[in-house]
Amino acid sequence: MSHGDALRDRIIGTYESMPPQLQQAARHILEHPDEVALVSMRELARNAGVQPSTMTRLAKFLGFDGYEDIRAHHARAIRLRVDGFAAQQQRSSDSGEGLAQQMLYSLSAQINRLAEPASIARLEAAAERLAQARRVYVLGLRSCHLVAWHFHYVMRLLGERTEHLDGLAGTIGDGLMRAGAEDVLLAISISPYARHSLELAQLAREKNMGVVAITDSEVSPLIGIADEAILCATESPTFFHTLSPALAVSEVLCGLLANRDRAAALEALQKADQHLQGLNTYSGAIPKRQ
Amino acid sequence: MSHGDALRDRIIGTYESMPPQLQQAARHILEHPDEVALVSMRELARNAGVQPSTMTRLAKFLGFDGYEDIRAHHARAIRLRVDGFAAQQQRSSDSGEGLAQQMLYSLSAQINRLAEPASIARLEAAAERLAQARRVYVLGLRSCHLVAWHFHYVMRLLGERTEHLDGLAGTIGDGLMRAGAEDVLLAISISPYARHSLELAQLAREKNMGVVAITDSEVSPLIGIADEAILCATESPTFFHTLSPALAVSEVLCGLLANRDRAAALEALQKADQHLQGLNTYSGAIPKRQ
DNA sequence: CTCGTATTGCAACAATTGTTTTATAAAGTA
DNA sequence: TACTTTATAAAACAATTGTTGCAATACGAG
Repeated sequence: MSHGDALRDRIIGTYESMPPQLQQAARHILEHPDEVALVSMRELARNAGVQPSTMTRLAKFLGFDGYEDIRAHHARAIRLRVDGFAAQQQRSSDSGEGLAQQMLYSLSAQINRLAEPASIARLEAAAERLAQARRVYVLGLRSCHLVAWHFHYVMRLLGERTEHLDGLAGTIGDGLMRAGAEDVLLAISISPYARHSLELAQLAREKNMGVVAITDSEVSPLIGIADEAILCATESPTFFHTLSPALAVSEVLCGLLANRDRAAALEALQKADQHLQGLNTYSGAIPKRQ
Repeated sequence: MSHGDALRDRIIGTYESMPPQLQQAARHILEHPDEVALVSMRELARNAGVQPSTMTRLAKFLGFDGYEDIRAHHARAIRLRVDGFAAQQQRSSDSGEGLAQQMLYSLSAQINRLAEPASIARLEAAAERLAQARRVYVLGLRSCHLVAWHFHYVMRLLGERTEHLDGLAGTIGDGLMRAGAEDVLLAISISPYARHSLELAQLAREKNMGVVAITDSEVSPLIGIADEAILCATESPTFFHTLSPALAVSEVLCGLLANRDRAAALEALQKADQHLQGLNTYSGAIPKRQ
């Protein structure tokens, strides 16, 4: 029960009742579990000092259809170790899980991966760069609009430093008219990259503005332009890309920025609250209809 | 980059000068480094959406003899990671983790919790209700705007059944003018609940429309109104609420809806793709400025 | 437009894969 | 001892692998 590894336990449990050659093969697998997924069966057999057929026989002895099941098991172990955290979840009935479950597990893992040190460092560097800017122009087109909107909405609650290039009525980029070297463009774009986004980012660069990017790959066109870039996963078991990790990035950036001066943030939020309350914006229950 | 990964840097460095197919292959390898050693080249190519020969060509482009060199490199990376496991052990325990890490761990857990059976059941019920509607009106104000926008954006790629009540220029609710009992309102609202959202939901109810809600609590005012409701966490270690779980819910709903008729979805997406391509919407690299 | 080049998809290729079969050897039983 | 059962090795097998050559296509320079 030490590893929660069913196959491993099965091998150990039945080891005594195996013929000598199977024992030798089984022992080798126990002692080099990672090799199983990394080399061919024939090579593994050679390293174990047994015949290739012995590996197949071992698989059948353990109740599998063939060697492929053993390899798949060890490959999965490696992949899980990469996620590190996915081990927390009992992915019990494997392929039996529905699409919804699959999507949510995947999302959870993708966001968890954003917490890796390398990623955290990038987040903090980006926050630093944004904090220093006089103004922050936020750009996110098409699917990325929601991320840009979120960032702008939250930062507006904190102050006036942010401007959203939403491109309403074809005004995209008008906001950059008075932008300069002291300002920063926060550009959000994932594959397929909206041409306008790239053009505007390039324009910002030419104006000597700072550029911070939220994008999806080390080879995204934004990487070459940006001073700081944050990478987020976008893959999904559906037809679409996922934007949840990108939104999480935006939320973290907002959190980090607000955290730099907690007192000021708190005050700004109270002011915003007061304002909205004056407008009777919120309600705790279904209002009576007039 | 501090990865100390020569091959990775090589790919990134030469990426720009690769032909499109090679880029696609290279990109897939960058984003799924572990898969390289765990699956066959043909399968990797399939997952990357390229021909098998492209992988060989990529290897030669990078100066190797063949694909085997690429695989060997990634296999070595995995083996190293297994050994150097102890060195990486620095996680958790130290409660000194920064705000960013805290936020991301929390988010990951919140989304993971959405995958619980009770939650999944609600998601599927909601998707079912939405699928049956003649039209779906999407409503999300203030912070929830991004979720509504996402749902509408994605569903619009699939068809014309969705309408977004964005309230631009004070037109909130105008869209419901011709809505009736065969239609459904998808209302997204979290505490503090926007008064307008609740009013509109109530109006929809009075018009005998169906109501599906994405909200944050069993005691949300929307619960009494909605036929189906999905609950998502919103707590965050920051000053703000988080919307990532709500966005995840929207993504799952879109995924489930698209999944009901995969063929139709695929066709619709291809049509959308074609349309956007005709408009030259996307670009793979920084366009030359005129 | 036309040509020359570069890129791509396709199909054939030998090599290698995991498996199965067959024959031999060993071990156990009466 | 002879005979059955079990375990192993070797060889044959179809399937799949990574690679290559070639024809079709897209692309850019003139």
